[in-house]
Amino acid sequence: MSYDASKIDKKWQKYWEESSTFKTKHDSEKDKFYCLDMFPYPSGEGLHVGHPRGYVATDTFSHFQRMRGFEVLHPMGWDAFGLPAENYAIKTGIHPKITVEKNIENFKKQLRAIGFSYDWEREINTTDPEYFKWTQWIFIKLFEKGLAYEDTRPINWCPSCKTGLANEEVVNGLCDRCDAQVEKKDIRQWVLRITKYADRLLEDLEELDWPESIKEMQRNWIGKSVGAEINFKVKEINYDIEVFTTRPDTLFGATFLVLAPEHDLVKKILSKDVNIENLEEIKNYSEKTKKKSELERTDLAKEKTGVEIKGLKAINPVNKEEIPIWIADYVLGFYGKGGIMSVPAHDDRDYEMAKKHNLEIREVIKGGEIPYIGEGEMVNSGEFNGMKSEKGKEAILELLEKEKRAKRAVNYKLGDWVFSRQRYWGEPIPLVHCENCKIVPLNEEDLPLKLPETEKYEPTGTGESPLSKIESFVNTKCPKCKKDAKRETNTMPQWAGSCWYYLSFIMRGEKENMEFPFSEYKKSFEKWLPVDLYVGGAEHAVLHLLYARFWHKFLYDIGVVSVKEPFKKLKNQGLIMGEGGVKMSKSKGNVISPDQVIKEHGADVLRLYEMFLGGFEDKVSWSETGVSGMRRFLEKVEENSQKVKEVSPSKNLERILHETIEKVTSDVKEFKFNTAISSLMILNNEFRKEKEVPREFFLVFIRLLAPFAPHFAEEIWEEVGEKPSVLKQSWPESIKEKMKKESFSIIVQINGRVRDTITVNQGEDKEKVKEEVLKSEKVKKWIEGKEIKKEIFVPGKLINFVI
RNA sequence: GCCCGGGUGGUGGAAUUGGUAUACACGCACGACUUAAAAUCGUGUGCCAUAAGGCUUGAGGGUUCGAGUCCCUCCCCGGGCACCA
Repeated sequence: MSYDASKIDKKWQKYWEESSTFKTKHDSEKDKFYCLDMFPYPSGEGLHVGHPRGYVATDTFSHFQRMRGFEVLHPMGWDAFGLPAENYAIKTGIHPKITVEKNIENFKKQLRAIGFSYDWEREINTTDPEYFKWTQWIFIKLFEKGLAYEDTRPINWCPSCKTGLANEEVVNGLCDRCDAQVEKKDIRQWVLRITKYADRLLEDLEELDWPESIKEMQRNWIGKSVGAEINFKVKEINYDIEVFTTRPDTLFGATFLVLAPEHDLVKKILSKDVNIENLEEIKNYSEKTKKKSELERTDLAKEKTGVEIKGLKAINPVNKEEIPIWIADYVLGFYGKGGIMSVPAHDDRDYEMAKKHNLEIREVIKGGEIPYIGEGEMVNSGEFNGMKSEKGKEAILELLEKEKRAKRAVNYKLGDWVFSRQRYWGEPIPLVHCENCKIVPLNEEDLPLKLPETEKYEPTGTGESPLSKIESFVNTKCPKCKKDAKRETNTMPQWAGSCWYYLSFIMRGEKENMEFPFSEYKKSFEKWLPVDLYVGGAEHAVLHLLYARFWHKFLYDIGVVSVKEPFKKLKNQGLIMGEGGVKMSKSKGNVISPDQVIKEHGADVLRLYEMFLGGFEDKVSWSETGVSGMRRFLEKVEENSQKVKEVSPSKNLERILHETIEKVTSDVKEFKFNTAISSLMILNNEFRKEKEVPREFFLVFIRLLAPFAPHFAEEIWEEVGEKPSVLKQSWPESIKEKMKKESFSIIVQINGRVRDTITVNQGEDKEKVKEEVLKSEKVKKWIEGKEIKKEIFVPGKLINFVI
């Protein structure tokens, strides 16, 4: 028996569209459930089977939640700013807008073919001016609140993309997009003060139902360390060196200071007349460091280099010892105070440094082999000897604070977010530079500020955006004083549009065009936020997922939204690899497109197989023969549908039915789609054994199957004489009573090894079971002539004799 | 180096609180149908052994009547972080 999948797919997709089956009722009375996919960048290549994995999961879950009585918001949109369309424009002269439109059309066609239950009426596109007027509006608010500022400083520059990058976009010193070696360059930039939110971004992670690994990555990225800044006087000149440390308790072991080569003191001695014996040497080392790339400098394997500043000594504030001052490139200029107190006995790096340059290593914490990093009892620390190091931290700090030689301090690895790009295809930053009024944001009524039309998209490479070459765009009037002024020409990064898009889907339910102001949407936000379930790839851990949380917290602060976090529960889908576990790639020619699978087997086989492949968060490999197994499953269901009759079911079948309801329900809740499907298969196999399938049971089965194979389920539902849509039916409920077995197989163990199984009735007590068991020939054979020392009886499960 | 995941048949993968390891699916073998093949259906399928039985969840040890599951030591694979003081 076979069925025409493509006919069924089309029929039901048309039906759903025409009867608006999945339109979200904005002001529904039901409890809401917001189920969101990370929206895609519509690339020219289209989808491969890896993309829809997350989408299938959220779609299955959305159906499940609808059937359980929730009003589900399940939207889709396009994150369409970005370099590929722009690079394509540079090559071909075709405007990115055109390319993006074409790609979206293709993506949408592919997604529709899978039959997702998106409410397409709420579709958004980040490059649509009606959308990005809001991105610009939020930027203006950030600017007004002092959270967006202009800055010129050395930032990461990708020479290939010809634009500045955020720290988050640099991976091992390479550009996250194109893998080019990133350089440092001084460019005027717009920077967002994400560091102001560092503590809240860190603390609020606790309340999120996210994978622990993603939370950990964000914690590491924020990199909070609590400690103190300690002040060392320089003996020869009037200068204080401040260092940041998390271990004030080791201060007596600080046998030298190390400064980054770009430290202020180094600049000072190079420019001023201070009596330094080895000025040339210091100058050379400093120069050499500048030439090193970040990658070279942070290479852990390399030896510790450095130069002593001969002629200067620092004074340790706690014991007044005079200690040498070094410069070395293992100390980073941009972190903490750009200098450290070196405690070689209790820090690996300082230990290496001391070994290499014959510096004093003095144990001050007892506890293990030098270098010993842990806590312990303080020694060689004057009045603090014998104190536990945890207590010593406090004690030393208190002493120094009194003398004004130290203050408590917190440091973060997280830096402010470099937010401007020197490229064409992004949201223009809505600011104007005016000679009188300095920097002035556009008025709300002047938004959106659209991108100017041009033929030339090439980045200039000079640190200026291509927009700066377009005079009609650059020259404008100041919104405040109306005099001639110039527009800001940098654009926003890729990540801007995705920082708030989950709000736009709610807004679209309120107003088609998302008109200003935000206050119009407050009630809707209150109803629909937060996103209850958010699904996407793990690669956005410290990019989109961090940036969006930052913007959301800002919007919370200015009263737009009333929940602290945007995404309550997060799930990451695992990668889908090609046959044999190799990565799918064009060059290997092993890319499988969902279109192929749909053409051959239909959308539901694709959906089922993607969910059956393995654990949702695990990396899995595609297999062609595996796909055909799913096809067989559906064909067998179709066969069973032919046997549906009004007959009274057996107790056994009833039990299995209710077990299946129970299993599928709990599995879907836990995102264990693979085992949910396998239990559906088991029930279907039970139906196959029956001459006639009880109609009532079969209908329950189809309802359970519907979220996984919606087209097919609708068709069978109709075929057995029910009215569509099965997806509008309620979710079946299991009844505990019906899951009880009348008789049990009891495992009989001798010394913990299984020797026999016997069948007993429900609720039999130990003595009765034992009596039964001892009748068994197999058991007799093992027990004969032995003494039973102990009996363990687990009701309904097993009996174990120890002999 | 540090922090998370993992390691189960030929393959993808299942196993509530410790209680029949290998569900479900793929593959394979044999049989039926067929002139034949494909498809389909049926049977079998962890390993060793003719059998009785023995062995088996990366390796070794421990706790327990009983361990894939708990504890200790180690190996391997995947991911993340990594001079952040």
